[in-house]
Amino acid sequence: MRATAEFLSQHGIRPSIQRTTVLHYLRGVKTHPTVDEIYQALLPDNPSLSRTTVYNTLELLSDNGLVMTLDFGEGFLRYDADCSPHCHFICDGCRKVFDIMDAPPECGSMLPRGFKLKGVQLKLFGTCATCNKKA
Amino acid sequence: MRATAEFLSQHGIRPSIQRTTVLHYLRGVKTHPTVDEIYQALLPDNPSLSRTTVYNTLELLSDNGLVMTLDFGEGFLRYDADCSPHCHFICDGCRKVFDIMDAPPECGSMLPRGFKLKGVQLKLFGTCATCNKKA
DNA sequence: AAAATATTTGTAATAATTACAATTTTCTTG
DNA sequence: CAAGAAAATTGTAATTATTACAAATATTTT
Repeated sequence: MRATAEFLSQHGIRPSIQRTTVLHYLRGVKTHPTVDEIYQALLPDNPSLSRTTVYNTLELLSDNGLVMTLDFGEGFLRYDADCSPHCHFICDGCRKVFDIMDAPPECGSMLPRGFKLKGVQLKLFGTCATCNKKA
Repeated sequence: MRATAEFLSQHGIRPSIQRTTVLHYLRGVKTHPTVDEIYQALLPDNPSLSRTTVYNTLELLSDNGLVMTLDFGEGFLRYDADCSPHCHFICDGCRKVFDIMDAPPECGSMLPRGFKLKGVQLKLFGTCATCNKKA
């Protein structure tokens, strides 16, 4: 918590309890939770926490590049505290999201003249080992 | 239209007027239209067309691999009749989607043992030449 | 032609997200 | 330290793409 608060300060974000709590939770979890999962997980120890604050905080963190927003077309967003360049695999069966630590490819050369590249997202779709065994 | 109807038949989909119209429109357009854009474009010549039919048709075509569903996290989906392996670039500024005809990379080797890869999506984010000139 | 099946239509429901105003907390400054 | 200003949080209401569903229409089969 202390480390997370300092991290926020270093990035020019006032480390309120709510912001620190949200980011600390996200950093400590290997899944890629949804807004609601984050909210539900924190609620017991933070009964006054508002869902809107979770939304606001995640937007703020995302805008400042401290958090990655992941969209797998599920109808809701997921969040990842690991902002290093890496890819994601989502399983058709169990819907779990796995980190693939390879960096996404360099794509600058694909672009037409005059285009400027800001980000690359490589998403892999398929079935994970566990789900493959079941079938 | 005739060609599109036959194409549907060949893929085991009954070529109703609505389905043929939707796919024919999508094939003739270089943009990557949203459901609503498709619906609005077809409405004048098909006044009885229902938005639900457009949704149903696009889902059917997508499930059968005749159409690609694109999600850029805009809050709505876009569709692409070109199912060949290629990538997409979306401009931060004008929100236009550009086809990048390079094939997405082979990613099988990235996956842990036992995982099965079904699809790869490479999305590029940035600003297009026109928007860069304005700034 | 009648019955069975498939498709389309329109309305109502769903659910994630956003807008916004009021309250509370934190910071600034006299 | 106290008062005022600024920022953050909260809760409710609105928004909006999508889905569910039942009734109506069209198509195919017998």
